[in-house]
Amino acid sequence: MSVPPPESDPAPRLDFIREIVTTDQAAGRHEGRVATRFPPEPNGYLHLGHAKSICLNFGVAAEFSGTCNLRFDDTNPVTEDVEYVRSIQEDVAWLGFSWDDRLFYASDYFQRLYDCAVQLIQDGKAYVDSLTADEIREHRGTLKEPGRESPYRSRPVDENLDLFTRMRGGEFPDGAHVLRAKIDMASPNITMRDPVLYRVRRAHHHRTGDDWCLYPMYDYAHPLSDAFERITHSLCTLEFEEHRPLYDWLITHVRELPSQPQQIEFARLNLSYTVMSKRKLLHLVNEGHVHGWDDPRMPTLSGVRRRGFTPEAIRRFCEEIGVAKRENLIDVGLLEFCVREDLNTRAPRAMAVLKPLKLIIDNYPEGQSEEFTVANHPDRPELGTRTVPFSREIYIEQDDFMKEPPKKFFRLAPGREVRLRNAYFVTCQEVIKDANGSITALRCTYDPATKGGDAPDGRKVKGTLHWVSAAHAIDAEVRLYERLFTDETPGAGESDFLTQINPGALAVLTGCKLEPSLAEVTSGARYQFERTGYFCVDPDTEIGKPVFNRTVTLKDSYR
RNA sequence: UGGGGCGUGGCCAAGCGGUAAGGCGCGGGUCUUUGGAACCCGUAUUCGAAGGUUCGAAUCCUUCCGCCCCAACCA
Repeated sequence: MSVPPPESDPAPRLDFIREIVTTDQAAGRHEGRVATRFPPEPNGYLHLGHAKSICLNFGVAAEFSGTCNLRFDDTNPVTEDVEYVRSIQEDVAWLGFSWDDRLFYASDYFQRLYDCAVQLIQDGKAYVDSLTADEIREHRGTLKEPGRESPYRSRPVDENLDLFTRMRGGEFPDGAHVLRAKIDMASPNITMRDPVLYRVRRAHHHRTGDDWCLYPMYDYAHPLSDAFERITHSLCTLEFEEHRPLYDWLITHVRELPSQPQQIEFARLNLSYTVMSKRKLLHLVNEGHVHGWDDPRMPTLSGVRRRGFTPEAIRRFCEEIGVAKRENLIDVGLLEFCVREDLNTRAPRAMAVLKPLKLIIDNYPEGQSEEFTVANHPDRPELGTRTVPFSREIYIEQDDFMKEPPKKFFRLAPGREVRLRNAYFVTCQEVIKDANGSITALRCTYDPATKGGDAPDGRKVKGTLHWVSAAHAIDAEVRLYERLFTDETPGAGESDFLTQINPGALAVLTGCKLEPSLAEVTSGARYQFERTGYFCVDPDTEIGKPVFNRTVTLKDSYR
């Protein structure tokens, strides 16, 4: 096959995976096809780390007009569950990727995999070992010393066949025998020291029920499943790098495979202040440290979805972080940037006061009110307008007032004039305190000439506050999800990672005041509360009293 | 080194012998009815280190240093 002529456009910059795929395609390998797969084990919910893999696998396929399969690597029934296969499909679809009709399960191939194993036995390339797990480990040697061959290694083919058949037939208890590949017990690569291919496991499988008591290992099932599905490029994470020789060994020693897939490794995603280990996330769920896999503090896709992250933002994030082989620790700030950037273009703006402070406008007639028509988005008129009522008593944010303002604090202070967004200029005349000396309200005056927010005489104010009419405001609850973990190193404290949990990670603010337009909100809708951040209506919200989850904060330079 | 992988600014990441892309962050500025957004500038004489080859090296060679992974009948 000849190499096609150079493209008219200069070749784009390619990351190493794209370069491999491009080279393969140019060389006509795999008939020019590109087929990838995303192969999660259904033993937990998908998290942001999976998002990287999903975007990569589906992304490479799309880029090269290929296909990407969704395959459940369900070879270990004891850890797997249908709840997980359900949630995984939901999350992949939510992220925006489609596997069309290419939904597969490793368990679909159990019979076929079994037949391949029989063939390996017949070819003298696999044998039944009757050592115990401890003995096998002991025979495997150490990192620096070679292993020793099992006494059962030279078992005759017929005996292996007979034993393997009976293993399948359920004649032996768990652990009595395993099937091993006959490779090299002295290999410096421990994976190649006669890896276990099959183990007897009397466990109920979520799909095959009790049909099998013999289950294949990942190392065996994965390359063959790839080959069965005619995968061309099998993208996986770095820790499988030393498994590649075994992958290739199986691909070449199992006969009549429909394709010769190639395994390519990349570095997994590490996020600062974020624990991504499924084992640990499961622990958080099981021990009740969070309310479930979709708790908004969780780095799971269902968690960040509930928190208000968009699939577009996550995909953008996966683009930004790139794909390489070096160990990395991505700053969560980059993720938040992607979320902010996406939400900024689409989130309607609304005024809300999280920690209310009453402001009384003395020269505004008692009992009077008026309505302002304001834009839902500063740059996108197509998002429409809404009406916001204004009256004599309003709420502003406690943080928007300081009795003794430091330099560079431009919001309200005694004697200072600021703008109430879309309404009037007001000037603070008096601070009202209770017996304890804490501020309970502010008395102000407004300038009727500044209606709409502009002064006819051209005078400027440095601060613009958001506000809510006290008489019209609706009450809401806002949940502020802070950093769940306190250590920025994701793997830190294997045993004591629970000590890294920030006990104050969830703050619930009640008595928040919202403008009336937010009385009826759609579950999952996202808003930008001006000057505060982006918020998402929690799915369990009740109409009339919405519950918002904070998505990300705005970049606010004044602290 | 038993073996495998990786080292480019605070965090990612291009680069593949011709004289350090880009993004985040950070600093400064313009504009502004969100201190938001938008827009504009700035931010590695140097690519883990030291030698060497070359007119020329992040890119090639040698040595050294550092980090990650592997001894589940997990994936």
